[in-house]
Amino acid sequence: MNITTWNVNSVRARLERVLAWIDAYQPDVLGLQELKCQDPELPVEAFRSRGYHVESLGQKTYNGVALLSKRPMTDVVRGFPNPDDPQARGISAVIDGVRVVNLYCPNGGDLDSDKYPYKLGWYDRLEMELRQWAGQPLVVCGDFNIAPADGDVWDPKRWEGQVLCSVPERERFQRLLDLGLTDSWRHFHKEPNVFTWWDYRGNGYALNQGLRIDHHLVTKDILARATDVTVDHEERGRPQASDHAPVTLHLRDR
DNA sequence: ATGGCGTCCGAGGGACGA
Repeated sequence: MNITTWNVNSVRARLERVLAWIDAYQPDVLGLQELKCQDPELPVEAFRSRGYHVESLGQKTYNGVALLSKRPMTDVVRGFPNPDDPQARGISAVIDGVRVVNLYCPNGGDLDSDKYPYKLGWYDRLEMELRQWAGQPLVVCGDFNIAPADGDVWDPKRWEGQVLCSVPERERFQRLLDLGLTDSWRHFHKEPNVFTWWDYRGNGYALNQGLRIDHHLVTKDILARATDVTVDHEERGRPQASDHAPVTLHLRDR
């Protein structure tokens, strides 16, 4: 079972690219973030005709997440980790015995904005809510909006203390690992400077000025089934690309 | 560098992203 996470930065603006990528790579599970549309505007038929079940939590203009799965989804949770949050940032389902959580974690704005404490509080709630599933096969994937370490940042000095790299954010990320989860990409790859996001501005992709902020955190039983995690950085270089690349966790069947 | 680029909303520029 292959599980891909991809912040598409508007599913409607990106639909041609998303469908082409699905047709080429056939992920078993695809977690999408930043849909930027409400559920009725989601192009579900295009996904269903390709063999996917679709569960979504849409929102107008901002945020919005969806899970696409070739296998049936059960125990769907919409609105995670804060069920009352007006911002649509989390959806989860059980797929073939694996609890899959798909997240669009808050950006955090600037450190002195009210978006920053919102992000930290959101992570505190996430940690609390994930505890209920940490003892069973669990994959937490998505756009975390945190670069866990300096090796995940193209210019650590320039980014030091900035949002996505600040110490309180990295502490929140570590607390998720402390639940018994593993940063699966880092488990397989020790090299620095592999990124999943590159700024549209300043020719960021061509200069490989990026951050690794899209992750799969997994429990030990999932890690034992994992064979690799891959970043399709070429997708980022295609015309009308999202600023995030798709990232895929590859699992053996049980 | 309160910028660069891209998307949305809605009809002009502001909000937001990371």
